[in-house]
Amino acid sequence: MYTESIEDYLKAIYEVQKESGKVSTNSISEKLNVAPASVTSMIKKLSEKKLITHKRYQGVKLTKAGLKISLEIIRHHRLIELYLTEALGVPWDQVHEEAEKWEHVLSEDLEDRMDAALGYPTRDPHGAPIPSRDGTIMELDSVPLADLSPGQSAVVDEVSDHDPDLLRYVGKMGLYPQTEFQVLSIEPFNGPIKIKVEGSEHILGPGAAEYVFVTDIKGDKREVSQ
Amino acid sequence: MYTESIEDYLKAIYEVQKESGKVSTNSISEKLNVAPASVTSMIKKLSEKKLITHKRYQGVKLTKAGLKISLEIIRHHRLIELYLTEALGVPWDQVHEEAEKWEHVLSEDLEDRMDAALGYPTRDPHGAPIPSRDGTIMELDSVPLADLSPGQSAVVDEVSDHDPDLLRYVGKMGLYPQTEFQVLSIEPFNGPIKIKVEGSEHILGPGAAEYVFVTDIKGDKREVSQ
DNA sequence: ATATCATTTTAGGCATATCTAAAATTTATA
DNA sequence: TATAAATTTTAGATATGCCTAAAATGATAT
Repeated sequence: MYTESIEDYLKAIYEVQKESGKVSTNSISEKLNVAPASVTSMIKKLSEKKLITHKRYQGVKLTKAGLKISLEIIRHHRLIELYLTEALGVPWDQVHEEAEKWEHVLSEDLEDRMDAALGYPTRDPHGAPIPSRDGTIMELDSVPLADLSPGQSAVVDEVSDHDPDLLRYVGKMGLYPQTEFQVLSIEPFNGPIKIKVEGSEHILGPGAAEYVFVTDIKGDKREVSQ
Repeated sequence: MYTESIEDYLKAIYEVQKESGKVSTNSISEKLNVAPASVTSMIKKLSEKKLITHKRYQGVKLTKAGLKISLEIIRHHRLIELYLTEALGVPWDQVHEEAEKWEHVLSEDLEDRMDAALGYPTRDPHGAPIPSRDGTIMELDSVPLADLSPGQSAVVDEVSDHDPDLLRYVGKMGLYPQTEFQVLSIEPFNGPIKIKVEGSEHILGPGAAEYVFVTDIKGDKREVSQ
């Protein structure tokens, strides 16, 4: 139906929108690793196809049609990721790359079969919600682990899949979705965070803690000691 | 590594070579549904990359390097076909189309995982041999069912996957690979062939019988009655 | 308010892979 | 063997999607 490139742009626009609200030419350029000028010309094409709206020098926004396609691709991506971990044991830091290519050529029939084989799941291996076939998606209200205070405990909701190294790092300490943990201490000046996961203690770099999103927070909120 | 288009050409060249010996510009053009002029320019490119050899106005031939890539893609294709039937129950007439797209983006790691999950298989759902990882392929010596004589029995070795309608037609009478059957009669002038498969009789059109390949032929060879 | 800086767009090119039409060459036929 | 037919190649064009460099526009700071 649409080219792989168009699908990638729509997906990128959705993701940038979710991460930072506004969708600028540059943000798309960075997300997709293409020159800003290339983004401008693709924006023109997507506008003509009524998949996005655009005002010169201001951002872009997905139309209803554009959002639908975007969520279809994200559904493919996340179903594939989950299928690969569940059915073929692919580690969670490798499934993104595989899905990135496969998502564009997955038939609706195969999508349905995978969905059924997995028992109609709602989350991918990183905890991200899988959009439904009809184009709706569950919004998460989780917050970065970095926002917690010492003494609080919480449950991992989602881990960003943008960097395989991060996933391996976080996976080593068992911080998978649905896992409960406790914050023991946070060093000042954005220092490392000491956490307890399933009985054992770990140190989490503050960079990583920005990309681990948590929910079900319990315990008092205190200020970080300065 | 190589473009999807290059992979498609190499695969097509391998298949034409196997089906008819000589590989002409036109035969590739027909196999891939592109204009002959397009084939000529791709032939130039493949020659420069030393994937084929070519003499103007005569055919082309895969080099060792070209053959290797070709067999890699065919291995992907056939492993995918088998995986889809075995693991997800995709009917044998639909797997070809799915594999045709997926084969180009399958990672080596996933290829290995599917191979292991399937128990290192040697045949795809249509009976075609799956090339090994190191680039060797089992050659079949089966003959078209159309060449049999009344009274003979044989075992289905392979069914061409080029036409989903053919696969459904042949599947309806149970003529899957490894299935034994008996030829009851053959009408003259390339007429229909009456066969017995697992106790029930079926009529097979001569067009279809060209694309069902059989082995283990038993019984006397007689001329077709005129 | 204006100069500077950042962002976005325009202009012009390039690579890939396709096409049609016409020319070159080979093969088949009268 | 000469001519017709089929095959293959060349020439030139098109669409997609990317690039760099330069111009236009918008945002920021003095």
